[in-house]
This record gives sequence, structure tokens and C-alpha cells, in this order.
Amino acid sequence: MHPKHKVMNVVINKKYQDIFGTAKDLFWKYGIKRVSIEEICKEANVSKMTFYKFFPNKIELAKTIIDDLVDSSLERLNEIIHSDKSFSEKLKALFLMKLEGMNNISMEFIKDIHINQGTGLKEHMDKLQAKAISLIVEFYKDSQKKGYIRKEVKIDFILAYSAQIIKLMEDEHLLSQYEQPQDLVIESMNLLFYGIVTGNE
Amino acid sequence: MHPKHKVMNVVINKKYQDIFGTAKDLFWKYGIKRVSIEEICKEANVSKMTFYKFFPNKIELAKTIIDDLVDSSLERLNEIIHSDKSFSEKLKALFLMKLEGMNNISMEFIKDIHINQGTGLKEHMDKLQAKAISLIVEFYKDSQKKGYIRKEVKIDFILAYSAQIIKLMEDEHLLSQYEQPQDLVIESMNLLFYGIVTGNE
DNA sequence: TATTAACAAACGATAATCGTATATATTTTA
DNA sequence: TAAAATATATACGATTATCGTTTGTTAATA
Repeated sequence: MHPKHKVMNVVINKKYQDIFGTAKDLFWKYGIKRVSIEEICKEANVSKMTFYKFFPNKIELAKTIIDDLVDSSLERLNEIIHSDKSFSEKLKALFLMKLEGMNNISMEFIKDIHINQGTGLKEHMDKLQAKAISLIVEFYKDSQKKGYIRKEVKIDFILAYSAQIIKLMEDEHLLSQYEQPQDLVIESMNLLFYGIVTGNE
Repeated sequence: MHPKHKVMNVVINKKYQDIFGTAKDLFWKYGIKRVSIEEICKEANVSKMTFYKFFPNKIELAKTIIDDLVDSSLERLNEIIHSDKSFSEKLKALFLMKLEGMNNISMEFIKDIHINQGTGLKEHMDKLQAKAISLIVEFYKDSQKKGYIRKEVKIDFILAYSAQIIKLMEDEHLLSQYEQPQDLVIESMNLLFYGIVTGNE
């Protein structure tokens, strides 16, 4: 038996997946601190012993779940950046991804990540977040070099700018002015495009 | 000072409202058992002493909140029944009210009400629920007497029948068959109308 | 001044949760 | 089948959270 089989078993293991899945669901709804290990086990039909076979404690389980969430986000990010789409199409895709990424990690989850200080949870999250940002920065720099973005524009400005626009989406009053939420998305996107792109691609 | 002033003060009191409001929000999201008294106080910017001035414990606070939720439901129910709308319009309004009533008390809240056995929470809820049902039953009986509902139809059947139809709305697969969720609502409503009404009103 | 209301801090009592240990059942493997 | 590995239920002591109360203080009000 290769040791690799052992590793495979841990990841693919049914019980592991049960714990992982139900914990993800519960953390999603209630945050980390409101969910107990015993509750996770009961909900996943798994004994507490089995839990401690896979995870040393609740925080490490949370880290693993966050890893998974962020990993799949990074994967999609890479897919978009290295696709054969045009620049503005990529920009649009990145924009939409960030938009729906708001739902990708629930508010309760986020809150608890910041509350649980001293556990290294926030630092862990920040490290992963940094990867995503550097990926996007590289993409913008490359796009600027290729002439898709005006030379004078600072990359940091684009980041801050698009972050602000994303925040617009949370404005209930503004949202109510549009027949469909997508109309606001389109309007914001147009603003982003005609604001920073040169037109030649 | 009349004793009435005292009573008024308790209900209108700012602190009371703060506790009541934040507790309602928290119970809504997380259910009763996941929320602590101390958390409510902290969130409402109120000392624990003030809490116990108004409520003996968490369960009684929950009961008060449930009372408020159900009271406003009963009020709307009465408004609909005693309005000058036509029978089918009333039926439609009752149907829609029950439908959105699903959101009126959150799942987490409901769950905890049933879990907290021995606290009288469920019994309290059931008693209030019974009022609503008797109101609706009276409305149906009256409507049958007036000839809006066929004589052979049993009232209990109508109740069970409409409950079943409401449950249809929870069927994700069925819901996906319609372009808009409202289309399923309309279809269900038509079925209800042409199934039990006589046509003359 | 006396009274009232609200507060923070601390308290003991109780209950929940954690992480571990043990003994039993089930499944895998030799 | 027998031995070994794995999963489970249960129970345990230790820790932590929560409850409801008590105490002493502050600020506003009558």
C-alpha cells in the first residue's frame, strides 16, 4: 500500500466529506462560534471520535473550509484571466465574479473570522485573499502593457474604484430605481469600461 | 400618576423597544437557543439589569415577540375577511398571505419553538395559531352559507387542501419548471378557485 | 435632597462544550 | 475464520459560557 492511498482516503473519505459538508452549511448560516462540534457530528451522523480523527479542533476545520472556498475562487479567477476572451469580456467576467463573490462567503462566516482573533483565522484568510489580489494586479499590469488600459491610470486606483462600484450594489435605495438589478450592474460596468479602457484592443 | 402611565411607559419605553427589536432580529437569523441574553443586551446597548426589568427570561421575551408577530398576522387576517372585496379576491388575498406568511416567521425561529419543549413555547404558539384557524374556518363557513362554496365541500378538506398547495411552493424542481415563481402561484390559485368555488358570487 | 432609572462589574450556580478515554461493534485484511 | 484496523456510543473530567442575582456607582428627575 502506498502512502498515497492513505492520503487519498482521507480526502475522498465519505465521513470526511459528511463532516466537511455539513460544517460548511452550518457555518454558512450561523457563523463559526454559534455552531458546536457536537452539533456538526450529530447533523453529519458521525461520532465525535471520527471528527477528531480528521480535525484537531473547530478552527482548523474552518480553515480547511475557507481554503476550499478560496481555492475554487482562485481557480475561477485563473480560468477567466487565461481564457481567450477579449479584454473587456475578461473585465466583465471579473466584475461579475466579484459581485457574486459577495455571496460566496456568507456574512456570518466573515464576521466570525474577524472575531476569532488569536486563532490565526484572520491571518489565514488574509494570506489567501492576497493571492487573489496579486493575480488580479498582474492581470491589470499586463493589460496596461498591452495597451488595453490607459498608461496614466494607476492600478491601485482601478482596484479601489471597482471596489467602490461593487459597494454601490448594496445600496437598496439606488437598486430600487432600476427595474431589474441587472440594469444597475450593466450601468456600473459601462462606467468602468468607458472610464479606464482606451477603446483599442 | 395613574397606574396606566406606568403600563404605557413599559410598552413605549425606548430601552424596551431596543431589546425587543434586536432580539427579534437575532432570533430571526439564528433561532432562540443560539442567541444569549448577554448578546441581546450588548447588541441593544442595554445593561443586563434593564433586561431583567422587563423580561424574566429569554423564553418569555420570545413569547412576547411571537405574540407580536401573530397579532399583526391576525390583524391582517381580519382586515382581509371583513373587507368589501369579492369572495374570490378575499380567497386570493388569504392565499397570498399564507404564502408570504412562510417568511413571516423564520425557519430558525420555528425550529427552536418546537425544540424548546417543556417551556410552554410550543403550546403558546399553538394557542395563537388556533385563533387564526378558527377565524379562517368561520370565513369559509360563512362563505359556504352565502353560496360561494359548494355545499358538499367539507371545510376541513379546504384547509388541508390549501395547506398541501402551499407546500407545492417548496418543491424546487417544480418551481424550476416555471419562468417566474409567480406563475406557479397563479396556477395553484386557479386550481384552488375552479376546484371549490361554484362560480356564482 | 430624596428618588428613580440605568449601568458596570462581579458573583455563585448551572449548563454547554471541549477534548480524551474506554469498551463495544463493525468492517477489512491476511 | 481469525486478527487487525476502524467506527461508534458512552462516559468522563476540565474548561468555558450562560444564567439570574447582588452590589455599588452614576446621572437625571421630582
